[in-house]
Amino acid sequence: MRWSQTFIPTMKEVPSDAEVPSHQWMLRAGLIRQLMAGAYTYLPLGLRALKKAEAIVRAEMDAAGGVEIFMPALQPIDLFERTGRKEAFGNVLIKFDVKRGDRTVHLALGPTHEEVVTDLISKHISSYRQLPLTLYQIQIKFRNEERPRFGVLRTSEFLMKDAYSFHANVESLNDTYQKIYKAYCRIFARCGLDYLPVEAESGPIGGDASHEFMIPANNGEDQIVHCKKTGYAANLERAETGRKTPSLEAPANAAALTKVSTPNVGSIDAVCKMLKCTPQQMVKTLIYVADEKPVAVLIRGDHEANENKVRRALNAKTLELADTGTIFKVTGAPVGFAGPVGIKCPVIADHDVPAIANAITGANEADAHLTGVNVGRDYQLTTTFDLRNAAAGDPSPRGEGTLELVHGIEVGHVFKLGTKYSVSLDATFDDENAVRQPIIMGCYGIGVNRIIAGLAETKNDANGLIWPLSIAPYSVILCPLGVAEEEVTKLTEMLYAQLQAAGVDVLLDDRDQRPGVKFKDADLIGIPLRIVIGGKGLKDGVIEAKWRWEADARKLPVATAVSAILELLTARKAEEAAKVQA
RNA sequence: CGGGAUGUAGCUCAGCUUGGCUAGAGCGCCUGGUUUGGGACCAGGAAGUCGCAGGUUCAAAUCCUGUCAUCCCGACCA
Repeated sequence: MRWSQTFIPTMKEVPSDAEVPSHQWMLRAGLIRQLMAGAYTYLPLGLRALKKAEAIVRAEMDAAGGVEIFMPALQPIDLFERTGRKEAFGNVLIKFDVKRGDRTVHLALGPTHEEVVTDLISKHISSYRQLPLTLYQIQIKFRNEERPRFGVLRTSEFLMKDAYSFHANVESLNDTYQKIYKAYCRIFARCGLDYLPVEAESGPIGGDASHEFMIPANNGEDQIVHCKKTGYAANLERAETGRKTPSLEAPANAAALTKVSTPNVGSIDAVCKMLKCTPQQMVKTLIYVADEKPVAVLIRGDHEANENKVRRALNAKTLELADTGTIFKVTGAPVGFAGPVGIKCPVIADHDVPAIANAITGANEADAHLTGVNVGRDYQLTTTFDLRNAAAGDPSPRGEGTLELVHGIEVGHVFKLGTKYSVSLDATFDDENAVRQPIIMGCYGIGVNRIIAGLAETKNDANGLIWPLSIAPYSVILCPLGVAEEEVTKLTEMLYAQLQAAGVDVLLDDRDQRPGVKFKDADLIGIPLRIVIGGKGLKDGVIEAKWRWEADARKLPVATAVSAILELLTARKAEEAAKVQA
């Protein structure tokens, strides 16, 4: 492609409403333009990169046994009512009515396709002999994001590869899950991403295992807990800590239990201010209702309760914060004055709570707190649990090493769904004994736009983007210096034709621009291999080849330039491929 | 949905506090010339409903009210 004949609007300055690097670079390099919040046009360079990512995803999904289909973005709302997800999605689901004759049809734009694919399968799979089956598609998804942000990292419509697997038994599901997990590793490695698979919370939709594929990046929306020593990685909701139950005896030098008046001071911050203490000295007493029974959960004042952990510790199906009536019933006080001493419900505590000597808690009495509260004397615990979000510095659950917190961009998710959708949409099969069973499902998503944005976010330098060869919109950029000189033009055209004939994606910067402009733009758009054809080199019979990530160019004799360029590309491809595990 | 910020030329921004000439600059763009190995220089030129609507005023980019849009923090995110 000739630069003058395509559309690459590069920008010298940073657009004022782009904050994160990926957004800034993608705009400046002419990959995308914004239409409105959360909706972007892909320009030629951006689209080419996106298509390359899409091709890698497709190739690896095919290799993993997936079969590609294409489902409608337009979906009947009825399907979401049957699975209860009209409610669950709420405002995120884009719904609208259309008139057809005298009828009104209720539609939604697909935020994902579990319903559609399960409906499809329910009509055509009836025997275990037809299973397993893995279907996938690459489709635009629509979600009414409450707050689109970070350029193309969080948008209201996005390109997603979503796959769904169908099984007669859990072993088969596990087998496919592993295959796709490995395919994902290959996909992200081939795309040149530094990725991290992390254990993820399977959430209330059911299922027993889930991994997210994250790109560590400062601007990532997700928090990942990672232990470099043991390799443990999990998202914040899921991450366990290696903390253990401490001594549950009162310390020897325990201070006296004292009631202090704290009128209208119900929050941790306010109490700290009034009593001149730190949140670390306080015990937060949260009243939950677990399976309809009240329970008090003790957490150190500066920590956050993790409701999934609380629910698991209690072995409860449902868990929600108690209403004020329940709180008054068990504490005898309004919200903000609960404490473990004398409370009228079961109490569970996080590991860090008993270690607080002379703690400060609510007094279970309006406008009063207790100081000098100590476990074993003022309240009793038989054990403690991991009930809070992991924090940097916690011991790893794998027995050695220390946890650190990093931010990440979620690019992929694999998930064992179980039978949630097959049950609600009646997708069943006959097993070997002619017994009807719900089909067991898995689902697997990849945000294709996020592959591109993730690369833009993490692979750049002060001058612009640095694409891996596998995703780069063009592999080679030809920069003739002095397009008016016949010798330069002739050689350039020859290289252009021969490289194209050899199947190389070549961009020819045929603009009549000064060298500085061409170099700056070439760096900005991040094409891996830059070939400079200029009078300086031609005098010595050479052209110059420079990788985007290298400082210095190598000289190639004109006579063998084409084969030398092809060799460079081949060698680089092999280098990139070596990073992908078989 | 709560909190904060911004809207002036294609891009980045000044002007607004304290209303007052024809609304400015840099980059980009067009014309001509000189240049040509890391975003050149000279001369000339085109380009703006000052987000939109209403109000105050002799007079509004500037003050007031409303509204729309975008960005950031938080809540939310199968």
